[in-house]
Amino acid sequence: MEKTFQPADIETRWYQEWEASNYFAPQGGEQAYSIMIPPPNVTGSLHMGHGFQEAIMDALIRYHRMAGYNTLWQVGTDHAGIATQMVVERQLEAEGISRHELGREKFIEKVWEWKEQSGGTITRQLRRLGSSLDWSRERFTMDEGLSAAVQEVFIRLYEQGLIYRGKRLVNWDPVLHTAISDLEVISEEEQGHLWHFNYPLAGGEGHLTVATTRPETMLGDAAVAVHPKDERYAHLIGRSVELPLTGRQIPVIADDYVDREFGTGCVKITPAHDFNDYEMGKRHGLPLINILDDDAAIGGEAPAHYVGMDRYEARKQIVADLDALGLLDKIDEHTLKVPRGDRSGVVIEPYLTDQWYVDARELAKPAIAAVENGDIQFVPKQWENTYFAWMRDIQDWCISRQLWWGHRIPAWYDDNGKVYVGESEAAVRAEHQLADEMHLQQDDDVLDTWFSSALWTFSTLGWPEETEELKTFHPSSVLVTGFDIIFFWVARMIMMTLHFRKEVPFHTVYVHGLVRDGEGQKMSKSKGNVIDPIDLIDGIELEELVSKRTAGMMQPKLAAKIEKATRKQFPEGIGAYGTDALRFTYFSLASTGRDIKFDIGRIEGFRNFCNKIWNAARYVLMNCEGEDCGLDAELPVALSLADRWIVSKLQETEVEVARAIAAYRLDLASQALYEFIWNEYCDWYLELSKPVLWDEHADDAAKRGTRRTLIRVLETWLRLLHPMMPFITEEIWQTVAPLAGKSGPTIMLQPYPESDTGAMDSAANADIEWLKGVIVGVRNIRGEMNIPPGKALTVLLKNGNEEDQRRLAENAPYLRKLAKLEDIAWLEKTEEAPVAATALVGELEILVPMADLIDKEAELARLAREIEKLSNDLQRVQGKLNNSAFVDKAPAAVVEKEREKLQGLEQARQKLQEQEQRIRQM
RNA sequence: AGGACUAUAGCUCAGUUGGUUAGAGCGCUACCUUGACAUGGUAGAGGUCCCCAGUUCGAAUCUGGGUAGUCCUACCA
Repeated sequence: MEKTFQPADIETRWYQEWEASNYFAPQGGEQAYSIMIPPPNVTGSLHMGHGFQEAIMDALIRYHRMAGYNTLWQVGTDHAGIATQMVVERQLEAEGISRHELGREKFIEKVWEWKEQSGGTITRQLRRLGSSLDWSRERFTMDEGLSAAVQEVFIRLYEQGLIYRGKRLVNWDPVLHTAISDLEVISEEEQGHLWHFNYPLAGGEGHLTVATTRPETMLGDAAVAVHPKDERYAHLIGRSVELPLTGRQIPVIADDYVDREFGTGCVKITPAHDFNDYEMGKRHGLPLINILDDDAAIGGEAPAHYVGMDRYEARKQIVADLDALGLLDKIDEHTLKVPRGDRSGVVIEPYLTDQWYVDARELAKPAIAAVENGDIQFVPKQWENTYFAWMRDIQDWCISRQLWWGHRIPAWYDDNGKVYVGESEAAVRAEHQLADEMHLQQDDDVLDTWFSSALWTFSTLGWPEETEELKTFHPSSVLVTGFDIIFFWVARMIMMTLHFRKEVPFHTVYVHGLVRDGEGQKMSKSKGNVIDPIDLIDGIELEELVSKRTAGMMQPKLAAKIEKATRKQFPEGIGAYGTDALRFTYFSLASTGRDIKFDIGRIEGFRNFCNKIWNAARYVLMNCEGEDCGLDAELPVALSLADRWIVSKLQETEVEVARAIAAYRLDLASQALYEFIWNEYCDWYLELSKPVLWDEHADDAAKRGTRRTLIRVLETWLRLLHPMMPFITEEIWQTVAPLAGKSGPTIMLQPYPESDTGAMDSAANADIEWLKGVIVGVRNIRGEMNIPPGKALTVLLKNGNEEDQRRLAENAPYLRKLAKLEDIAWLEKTEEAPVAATALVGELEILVPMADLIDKEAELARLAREIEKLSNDLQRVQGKLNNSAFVDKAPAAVVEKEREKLQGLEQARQKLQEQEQRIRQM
């Protein structure tokens, strides 16, 4: 074995082996366990957040696979309509071609080409992370099967009246030329202005002053509204104003939506270009006057003079024109929320268009009930509130997108605009008995990507066919996801699945935190703080990292800033830590928090942990390979105290890990493993094995027992650790397993260790704690007295009870070795104790005679520190016990515990004080 | 505006149903290349558990209020 752990070649070698051997496929088993991967964008790449999520799913999957479940981790990607179309459109633009020149069919071909070419990135990354996905069942939302499911769902919902088409205000992206859902609009505060305009009253006397943040919309005003109880304007209600620049007259109406305090208390109402105004327009029967075109330039019913102007150009012009007419009252600075498309970043326009909608309210009812009655549980439970809040106030879902890339809506129109929905034009004709010569035109639009991913849990398993897979693996066991898509995806999956399957899509939703950078900033390309998980695995040079982060940056200023920050944060680039270390880092961070700050220091620590594991195995193998490891059941085996103790500790760890995983606390599971492996197995057990293995006089049964324990315990915790660190455990297990009498082609299909309460041994635990106490006591004196570690000491024991005597008798060789002692002996009751440094283990006093090695002043100082500590504790405990309320009301056991504590502390202090006296007299 | 979450060592975080000497990793200090490992070992320093009140014999933990930060939802033209 190499002296240090070298992950690089081990990882790819094992992954290929596993995949080629089809170990990731379901292996049978009584109970099914399945997870559907949240499908990443097929043309995207994995970022740290994905890495985190995949690691969690893989740990759960590997754990359950080993635990004997029939396990499926369904893999696949989604087509990400807008994002993918944008990328391909941009590429074409670079060649000077627009998609319209190319035409729909050719364009879609281009997208498929791009998918073929770039789609491998994400699956390659998934493999590098060690994800044990069943690649044989890989799905894509645009596959034939999944497309059929989408069509089926659309048609059935339409027939059930749960999908309808309507002319509504939608969020219109004027650059992408498509409607987007509420969730795809990000509103943020921006600096703007509040313009005050005077609208003259019809009839010529006076005016009203309205305030607006969007002057250009005045061209589409249909009314001016005031509050019904606003005395300032009460007399104007029912009259009309002259709408400047348009030659139209519009009424003054009363509506209690109006806030009297804001602006002038008069609001211009533009029903075709504002969601609130639209509602008010409906209440008052106002006309919808559209004044924009698809590019958000002035168009529609706007005065010809302005038609064709960009909306912001028009804004300037209109303000200038109103000013020229003397109708501009004033302009105030104003902060307002500006809605922008999350993909394009441009300001979204409320815009009147024909769209398809899902009646979400109807579908939401059973979806709410499923969480209320516990059929679906969120972990942490907190998130159920978020889910309810949104679901109980859900809006109809606009599912049509004016894109080319996606599932085309299965609807046809005749020349009169009558709509027919069906699986094909032929089917529609047949069903409605339409004449052949009748012209039908398919709807141009495609469906929102989330419409297809809402079907993900069952469409991937073959629905609408009733497949074996559906029967076996649906509902899935758990959905692992971030809280940012509870609305986008989780809620919609629950609605669709309940509606079509009459069962939940998953029993549990495990909501994890979002990975952020070291400063707590969200990782994003434009901030230039993204880390590719692969770069943490393989490492990356600073220069490459800089160019990777600044590639494709449009703004040189931003690129320079990112470069500077990167050079500062990673002056040496990023080291190669390997997949296992990265995964373990993820697990250690997977607590219940919402933000996960990724600190590079953590991964380094876990890389070291990998190395520790590697070297522990190296030690075990060096001492066991070619030796008698107790495989022959005929030969006598003697187990030492240490052997019994480590086996007992192992059981405890198994319990802890199982409990933590059941509660989705992978941070606690990883910590339990880390502690056991490093602090118990390596720090103590390996050291305790040395006195036995290296003792030429030790008998064979003892050596056999120790070797057998060394190898068995190692083999067991390798399996215990495997779901978290798949590669290093497999690599080591291959060599270790035969020595432990185990065989099998891979660790990943071995049974997961289960604790055996019979192997728990509290007596061994207590003895080892005693042993540790004595050793630590001596080491403490050594450390604080600056006695060289190489110097062997003579130690005397005083005041021990029978238990102490037994323990010493049984464990003297351990003590000699681990505390580096020349000799250890009891001080007879009658014997005068030499002047010595002292440590206490219960009542037992450990004396390290000072002779010439110990500095008097240093020991006095050390004792003074110890005594002070004890005194502080004594004071606290005494205070408690002097409080009659405590003694009377606290449970007897608690009081008794405090009494014992007090006694122990007093005794200890007294002994140290005596010791102090003696040394002072030297 | 409403709601949620967070606040514990220099940093990143655990702390289960109130009873601990409040823990871990990283970092820091001192010593040590001893035959698994310097990606290591041994020892050590380091905390007003955000603040204020309350409940309780007892609060990091429960309740109320405040402060700071993060986020979500809705939105005033």
